[in-house]
This record gives sequence, structure tokens and C-alpha cells, in this order.
Amino acid sequence: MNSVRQLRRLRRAELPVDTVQLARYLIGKVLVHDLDSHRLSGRIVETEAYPIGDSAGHAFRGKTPRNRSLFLERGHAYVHITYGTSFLLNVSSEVPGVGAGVLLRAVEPLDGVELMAGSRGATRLADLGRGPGRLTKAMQVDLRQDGLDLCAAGPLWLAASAQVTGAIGKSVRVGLTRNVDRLLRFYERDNPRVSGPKRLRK
DNA sequence: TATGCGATATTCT
DNA sequence: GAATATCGCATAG
Repeated sequence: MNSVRQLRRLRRAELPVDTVQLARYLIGKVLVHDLDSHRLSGRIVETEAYPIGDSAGHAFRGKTPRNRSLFLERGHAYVHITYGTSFLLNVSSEVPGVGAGVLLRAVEPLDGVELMAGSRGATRLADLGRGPGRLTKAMQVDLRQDGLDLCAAGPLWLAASAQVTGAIGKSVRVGLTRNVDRLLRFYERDNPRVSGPKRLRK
């Protein structure tokens, strides 16, 4: 049943060249990770933009060994560790040499739900991909995926879904201390798979 | 429901 | 030494 899901690989030319537009564009798209014998996929329901010159963004102070993937052409994966414990997945969003990206904060699991649940222990099913750290754990994304081209014929890629996307809401970003006032978080409204407090899901 | 804390890689002061 | 784009568990109300 899952194998008949209609997924169409996104071409780089389809991705907006602007970070904020890309963040909004990715809502309702699908993240796919092809493993040896299984497919993991999830519908993206929450993102945050970290545009050029954003003091809350990792690229703000220039290129380092950790954040170099943010400076790749749009559509590449930037994976990093935060708080020493959680992996976070971003999509680079500008032209080569410019550091900016879109953080993927939540997915609604589609293919491979049993596998995700298995690797997640007793976590509630509804929380599998709810939150940036949980998203990477469910999708089995870690530092090995850092720098991958999500628009190439690789194991990790972006797809368009036949499913209709609901109304898109906009809010402040979550968990920041700098540049907190800008409305750079996008999410599908009233979707319970979106992370954060309830007031930030409406 | 809300708040606090430990784990701990990388960068900055 | 301190801060950070987090999570999961503990405890309290």
C-alpha cells in the first residue's frame, strides 16, 4: 500500500532561490530516505528560515568546518549536532558561497512508520517526527548525510506529494535568544504533528 | 500542564 | 568557562 504512494522527485530548478520562500515552499513536500531494503518518508509540516545576515543562524559568523554545508548551492543537506545530543537537518537555500538554510522541524511519517517506531522505543506514535531532533532520529539522518545533494540521485531526497496542503501559518521561531521577533517559522495549521506549544500551531 | 535538569559537540568569550 | 536552532525524564501543582 505504501509503495503506491505518488512521489515526484523535486528538481533544483523548482526550489525558490530565497530562504524565506523556500521555507514556506517546503511545507507539504516530502522528505524521503531510501535505506537498503526499506523506504522512510515523511510529509514536512513545520520549517524555520535562517536567512542571510540572521544573527540566530549558524552561518552568521562565517564558514567553519561544522557549518560549511550551509554554503552549498540550494537543496543540499546541512546536518549538525545541538546540545551535544540531537541531530538537526537543514536544507541549504541560497547560491553557492552564501550561507543560509531552512531547518526542518517536524514531519508527518508516511512510509516506514514501523521502522521509525522500532528505533524510537516507547515514544508515542504521534510524536515520531514532531520536533527537529526527533525528525532526524525517525528518518535515520545523522552526520553521514551532511552535505548530501537532496536534488541528486541519492538516498536522501525531496519530493512533491499528491496530497493537498492545508492552510499555512506563520509565527516566531522556537528556542532562540537572538533575533527572536521575526516571523520565520512556517507550519501547516492545526496539524497535531507540528511541534511547540498549541498557540503556535493555530 | 508546567518547569527544571542532565547529557554533551562545537563555537565563542 | 558559557552558550546553544533539543529531548526525555522527573517532579510539582
